Amino acid sequence: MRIGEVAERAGVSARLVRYYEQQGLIEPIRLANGYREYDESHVERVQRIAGLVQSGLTTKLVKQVMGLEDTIARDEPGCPRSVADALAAELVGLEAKIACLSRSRDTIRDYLARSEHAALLLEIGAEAS
Amino acid sequence: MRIGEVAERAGVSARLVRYYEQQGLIEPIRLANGYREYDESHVERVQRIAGLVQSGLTTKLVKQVMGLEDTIARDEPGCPRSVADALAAELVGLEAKIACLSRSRDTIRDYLARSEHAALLLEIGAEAS
DNA sequence: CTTGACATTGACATCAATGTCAAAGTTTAG
DNA sequence: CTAAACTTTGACATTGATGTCAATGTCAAG
Repeated sequence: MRIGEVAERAGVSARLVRYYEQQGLIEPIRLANGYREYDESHVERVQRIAGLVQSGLTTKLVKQVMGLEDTIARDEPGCPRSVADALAAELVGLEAKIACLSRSRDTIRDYLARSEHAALLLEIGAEAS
Repeated sequence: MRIGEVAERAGVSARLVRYYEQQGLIEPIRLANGYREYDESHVERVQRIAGLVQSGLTTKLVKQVMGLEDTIARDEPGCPRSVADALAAELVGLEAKIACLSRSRDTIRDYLARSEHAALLLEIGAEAS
């Protein structure tokens, strides 16, 4: 599929898809006419990138994390200590973000639950956690 | 305490503390000399604000969320349907961010666990989740 | 062939979060 | 009293993520 479709299905603008590519986060193949060609996996990937970026990771970091995923998928070997240290630091950062967001989520959920609009929680899937 | 101390203890720059104030996220009292004066609770609040901002919330959203917390703390009454809808939407957004970050966290954790630097996970507190 | 929808690249604009610098007042240590 | 360290306000710079626009090429339908 072409950029318009992948963008729409991933819920972002085509501009952003090109930007992600420019940042080295995604690599479509190029047709003879210069058009970018994507497949299903790219849609998922764009969604994932957008999600992480919206969660406060820079595209640079996203690249690292997703590079890891790819590495794992290919079951490749170890990394130098320095890289491991950086990843450990990143892990700590992620945990902090998650904790922070979780707290806000709980706050909002509690608030709605106590309000006269508690039914809203059922409409959206409110799995406890 | 003054801005320098609160900033240092919260791990951000004084500039940022002033910015948060400008965005209506925090309200120190003013001394006769014009200096801002903060207390312990402000340190916590600044940390919380910074955490949310780093997690991808805009200062505007942070304001809403923290406003809610304050409201709950004072055990105040309900809100109009429109507000509840907005909050429900925000809740969904938060869940998405959390899921996205959690996945990345797991990726990194798994990777490190399999690497020859698994010991790093013990150094940082790696609570399973 | 022509028209309309979509792509391409590249430049420029914008917005939020921050940094940085400057000029001027305040506090504190010596 | 004085110098160093801190604060204030305000302006300007920067960076990252996006939007938007323009000029041009491509493709598919009529």
